[in-house]
Amino acid sequence: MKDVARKSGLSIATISKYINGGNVLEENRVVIDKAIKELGFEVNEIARGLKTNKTMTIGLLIPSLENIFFTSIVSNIESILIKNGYSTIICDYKEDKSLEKQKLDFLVKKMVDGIITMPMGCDLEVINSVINRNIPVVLIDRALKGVECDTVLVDNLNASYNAVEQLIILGHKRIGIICGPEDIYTAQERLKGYERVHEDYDMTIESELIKKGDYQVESGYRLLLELIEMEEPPTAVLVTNYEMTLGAVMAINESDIKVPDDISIIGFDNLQLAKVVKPPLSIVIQPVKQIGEVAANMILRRLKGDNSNFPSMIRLKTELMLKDSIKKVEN
Amino acid sequence: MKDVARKSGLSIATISKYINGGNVLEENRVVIDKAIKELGFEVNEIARGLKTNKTMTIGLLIPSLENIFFTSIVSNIESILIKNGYSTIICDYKEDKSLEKQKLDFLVKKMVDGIITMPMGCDLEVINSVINRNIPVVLIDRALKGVECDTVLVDNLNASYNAVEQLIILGHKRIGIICGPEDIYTAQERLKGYERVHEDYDMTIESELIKKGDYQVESGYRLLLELIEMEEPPTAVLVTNYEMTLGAVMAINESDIKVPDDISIIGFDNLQLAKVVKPPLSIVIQPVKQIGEVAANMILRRLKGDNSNFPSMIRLKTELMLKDSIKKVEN
DNA sequence: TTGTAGGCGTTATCAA
DNA sequence: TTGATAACGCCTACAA
Repeated sequence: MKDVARKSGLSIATISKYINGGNVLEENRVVIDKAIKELGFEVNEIARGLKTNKTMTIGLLIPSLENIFFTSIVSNIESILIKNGYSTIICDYKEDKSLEKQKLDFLVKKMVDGIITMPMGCDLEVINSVINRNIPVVLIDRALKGVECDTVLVDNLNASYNAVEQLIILGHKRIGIICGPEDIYTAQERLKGYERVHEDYDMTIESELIKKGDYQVESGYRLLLELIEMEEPPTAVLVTNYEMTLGAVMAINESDIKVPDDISIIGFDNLQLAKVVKPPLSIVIQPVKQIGEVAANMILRRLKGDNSNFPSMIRLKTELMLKDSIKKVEN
Repeated sequence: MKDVARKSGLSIATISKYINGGNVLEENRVVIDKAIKELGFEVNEIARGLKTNKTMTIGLLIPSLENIFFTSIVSNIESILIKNGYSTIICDYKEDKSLEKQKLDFLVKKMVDGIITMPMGCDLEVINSVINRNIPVVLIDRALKGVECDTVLVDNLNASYNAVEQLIILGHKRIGIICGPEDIYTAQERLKGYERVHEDYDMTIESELIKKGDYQVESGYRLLLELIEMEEPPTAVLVTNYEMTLGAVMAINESDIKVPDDISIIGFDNLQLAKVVKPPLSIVIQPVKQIGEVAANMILRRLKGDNSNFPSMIRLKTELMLKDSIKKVEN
């Protein structure tokens, strides 16, 4: 900038002002533009950050970088933020609570202007300490009780409710579910949906039809086998995330069981998977793109100082795509 | 820091020196430590960066955040770098060459201390301009001719060579391959391995057995179907990345074809997938973890000013895991 | 060992 | 509209 000032015969202050959208005489504008171009000048964001106390950087924290559902969301968020001049520091905490805390501290230390995170749980203190520093935080996918901040969720409860309801409508009486870990928010909600629809239709829940997995491929595989090997196996199953759906499909493929004749199945998340499987898989589709959009725009709003209806909790609807993997039950 | 100075009755310079490992009197050390602790002082990396011209940030650029192979590598790199005090700015370019250039510029503008990238190709200029600014660059997964910089590769050629060789040893004469896009470095190499082993074993290559996919699930699915629907189908197939392997497995599952009786198959990349499939899938395993480690350590070395054997090209070996998905051909 | 002073590249205030 | 000047928080000669 000093060079630009010298070359254009103006002061540093004037250059700075012009760069930040201030007015200069038309003739000066021309000179400055010329100098900037010839010198290839670009503002030093570091120095600017020192002065403005803004880094134009948003921290993104997810449970794992090795899960496509998470990284897809991150990808969308990043696209939007970068268009608005923000860069991102993306971290994962490898599904480890203590690492989650560390990474959060790390982001704070990096002076990020805001944080979007998928929390694993419990540690309200850490998140609250971030919020108390006046750093805008947006929670996605998982809510946290006892924390006052904006949250973008998927309506997990109704997602599984609707899926199971469809099965019920088709006449299924014994419906299995492969759940995620009990301490994960989304897993709790999805199970709740399963339970509630049973209540609403006045059906008793057989606890042996509820299988608790860990959101990983193997558990989907193993638990689906467990279900079909039961004395009285379910006639339909809901698998509640992508990885486990993948495992479940594999399990079915290698058994003698036919979908949907022997068992109806509804999976989760991955449209691509659903298309490649035969028969095409019915799935619950989460609005991955929308989650990212809403979260990114939310934090952009807060960053601009717009604190209207804070804290806001947005619940996005899932879509239920029904294909040939489910079928009416024959009596 | 000013506060720490005041509280401890010493000068800012002394505090700074102490923080950066300088010597102070034992009694002062105690006072300073106490002040730091009580004030919860942490150095402002931004301000420090302004002075030192270092941001302690490494840029990571990958083709897509929605591909688990890429993000796994990134995850490993990030773990190592963060342990060494570096943070990362992770970007993807959504497999788009013009975006790749933009993101690279973006990282430079963010004053990253170094860049690790998986280049898509062609644009030597951009990368060279980065290198010319004396920013250490490490290329991973894909090499770039005409660029002088450290590169961490997988020995793709021998990966497919060895896989196909095993099939040949088992007596297969007609071996199909499902390749990736022609303009992707790894795809070229993997095809070369296929071709070379044919030459070495004096086998002619039937061009109709070479299917060009796009590294996406659908193409694996479609092309495998094409292969088995040929008049004279291959007795074995090599599928050259994870996504396409997934597709291929799905295709096989829904056809009447039995593995390995009707066709032998070797896939790529995903150990988990291989385990879940029945019969267990033979696969080429890329050293995902190692790639990240080597790349991270490489750039850390350069960052320390160690320029020994620059530019170095490291080629990591893949592992061939043979399972029941391949079988001796019966004559 | 400690402190003074200048500077890193910006922005912001206040006169001119 | 422009410019001199101080300040952001830190580092680094150099002097004490």
